[in-house]
Amino acid sequence: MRLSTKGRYAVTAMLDLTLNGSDGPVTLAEISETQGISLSYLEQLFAALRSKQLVKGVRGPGGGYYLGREADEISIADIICAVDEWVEFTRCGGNRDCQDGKRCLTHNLWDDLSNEIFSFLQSITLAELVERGGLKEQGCRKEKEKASIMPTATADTAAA
Amino acid sequence: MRLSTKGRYAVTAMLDLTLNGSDGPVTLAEISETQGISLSYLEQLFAALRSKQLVKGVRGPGGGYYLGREADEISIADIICAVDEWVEFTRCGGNRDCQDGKRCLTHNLWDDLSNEIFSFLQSITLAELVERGGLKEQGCRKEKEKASIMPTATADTAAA
DNA sequence: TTATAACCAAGTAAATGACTAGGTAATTAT
DNA sequence: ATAATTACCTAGTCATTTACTTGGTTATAA
Repeated sequence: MRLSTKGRYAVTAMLDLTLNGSDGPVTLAEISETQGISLSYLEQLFAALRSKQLVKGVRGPGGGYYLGREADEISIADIICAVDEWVEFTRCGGNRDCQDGKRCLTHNLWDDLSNEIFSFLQSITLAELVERGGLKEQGCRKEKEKASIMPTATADTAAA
Repeated sequence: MRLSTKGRYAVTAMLDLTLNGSDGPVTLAEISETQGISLSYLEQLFAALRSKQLVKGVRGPGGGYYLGREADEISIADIICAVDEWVEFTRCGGNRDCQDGKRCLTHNLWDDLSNEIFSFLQSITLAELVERGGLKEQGCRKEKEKASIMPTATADTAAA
């Protein structure tokens, strides 16, 4: 699993589509301006998203992009995998150079964790994200409320 | 949040420490050979881990590395943040260039998601990972069992 | 028929990833 | 004391990835 700023760009753009796609298609130019992402970079990202049927393009004036399916049918994992490519690491060949099982053991553990992260991201849809996070505290609250949400310093969550 | 192969290297190495640190410190040379990671690269990663007190170095012959605290006190998020640096994106300044609240809205949504991923990774400790994943199916199973778990090629899971 | 948009290809500067080379410093064994 | 072993440190390198630019082509609505 890879999760970089590229994936964030894609998710952000898809969120934009979700929020603004109800009244006609959204142009990349709009997303570019609103989200502060280069137009051509967006085109590249959307080429990947389109190839996975996550968005639908409409050409010509008045055109733009729609979501490829309903917002509750698109998971965050779908989006990230489309642009970031799910890198298949470890896997040490299954048999070759398995150092006393030690290497494979840790690799298996990482695989397990990796799978958990994946299914976690797969369990969150665009629709859900918009429902719980966005609409209640809309707009641009100054700054202080958000700081309390950040988990940076907290050490409370311990339940698996 | 960034989650790359660099973070995987760090987690893998820390897992190695967890599994083998009970009888004396583990040398980077051992980890390098067992896990197939360059020694100098490990040194760089461990410099970061050490600065965050996640590992303790012991110099001289017979030296090596211990975990900095108990395995159930070290979360995956701790490790990844140490080496990958938690990049604080979005946040659009709180006030400036807030495009009708649109940009901030999507950024808030991403922040929420980012926080969830973080607290998810913070909820998993090294000790937990070893307990559930590793010990039951130890060693290097040939290959087929693992394939069924991997979500790479499947397109079935769509339910949230 | 013209403007608007999606589409496409190639190249680029900067950052990152993973590694190499060549050290110094502390500690144990001889 | 001396030598071996290990952590620890700095700098540099090459390939890949990021994010972007330039310069197109197609399709479609006005």
